[in-house]
Amino acid sequence: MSTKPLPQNQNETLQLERFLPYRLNVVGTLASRALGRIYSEQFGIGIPEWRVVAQLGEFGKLTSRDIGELAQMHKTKVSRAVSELEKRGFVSRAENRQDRREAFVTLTAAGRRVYEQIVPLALGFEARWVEGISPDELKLFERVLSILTERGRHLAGGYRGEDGA
Amino acid sequence: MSTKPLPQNQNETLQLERFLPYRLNVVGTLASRALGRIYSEQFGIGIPEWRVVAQLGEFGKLTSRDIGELAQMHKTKVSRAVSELEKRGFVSRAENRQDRREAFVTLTAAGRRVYEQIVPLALGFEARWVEGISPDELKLFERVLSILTERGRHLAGGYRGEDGA
DNA sequence: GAGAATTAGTTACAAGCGCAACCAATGTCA
DNA sequence: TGACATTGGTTGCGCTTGTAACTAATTCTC
Repeated sequence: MSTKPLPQNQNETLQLERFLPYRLNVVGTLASRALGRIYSEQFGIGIPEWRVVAQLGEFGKLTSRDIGELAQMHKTKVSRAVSELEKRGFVSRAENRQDRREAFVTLTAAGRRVYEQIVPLALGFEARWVEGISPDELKLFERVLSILTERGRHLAGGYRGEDGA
Repeated sequence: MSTKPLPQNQNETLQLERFLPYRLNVVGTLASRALGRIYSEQFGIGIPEWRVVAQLGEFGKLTSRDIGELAQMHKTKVSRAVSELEKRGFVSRAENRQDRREAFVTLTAAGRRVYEQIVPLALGFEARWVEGISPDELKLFERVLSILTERGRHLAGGYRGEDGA
């Protein structure tokens, strides 16, 4: 947007612990770590695999491309996660007859069982995490978070793929 | 307000794009990526190196242990970042005569020059990022962020490198 | 003072990551 | 139709990361 009169940060000092990008990165890493531990301990899967399962649980049938878009994952990460899940019998692929480049991925029965076990864990974790924060505050927080995410996507320029929770 | 009746997630479904850990991780990664690009393009250093420089610029003289604690970095990451910075002539180490296990790290003149160039860039980036968000909202956002970070540190439980416990 | 335990910091190693290159199928357009 | 561009997806490669093991110095305990 504006490239000229930058909002003039009052003083020219920087304290890392108050620097927003830093703080967001720290909290994001914490989230990812805590959840990752749960998933791997209880189900032997990692965050990328969880994200794939979550999207399939929510949407039912998706191509890898869709998964990447929805879950903000790089296509190579999706590819590897799907392969891993397939190896473990949690998803299966079916070639799309209309476009044989892509394949639909779906949860198997075992995969759905995992999904149904993870969801309450994940929701419980989230609930415990925000416990004590008032709904209003939380709502505002999430609104600002959306803005920052959108703006960040813009500032960071084009690419896909995160690491994460 | 409500501290006992857990926010009761209405239904037992989970939408990843509304799942807080996921969202925090995505935004944190975006931040990191965008900034990392700036640092690497303009100064040829990465995020870990930047964090070290930032702490030294702020505090002047620190051991690697301190840096790790302050900047939330694993000690191996600190070790490698400091080595890299030393190799490039941005920091120097001086053994502590009182305790010869540790060494004090400081910015060299060149390092300080880099620091003084980066700070305004970083602050400008941050300012552009939060542009348009009202100070009140931002303040609340940061307050909640602090709570989440603290809680996250707790939930994620024992991992970080240093002293802790 | 002699171990044993602890701490600062480095290094070997394996896992995870994104980029780039690639393959195969589809779309475009003359 | 036929050449070229685009798209879904996989794989090779180098880089970064955290875990664990290690060295060296210091502290603790008897």
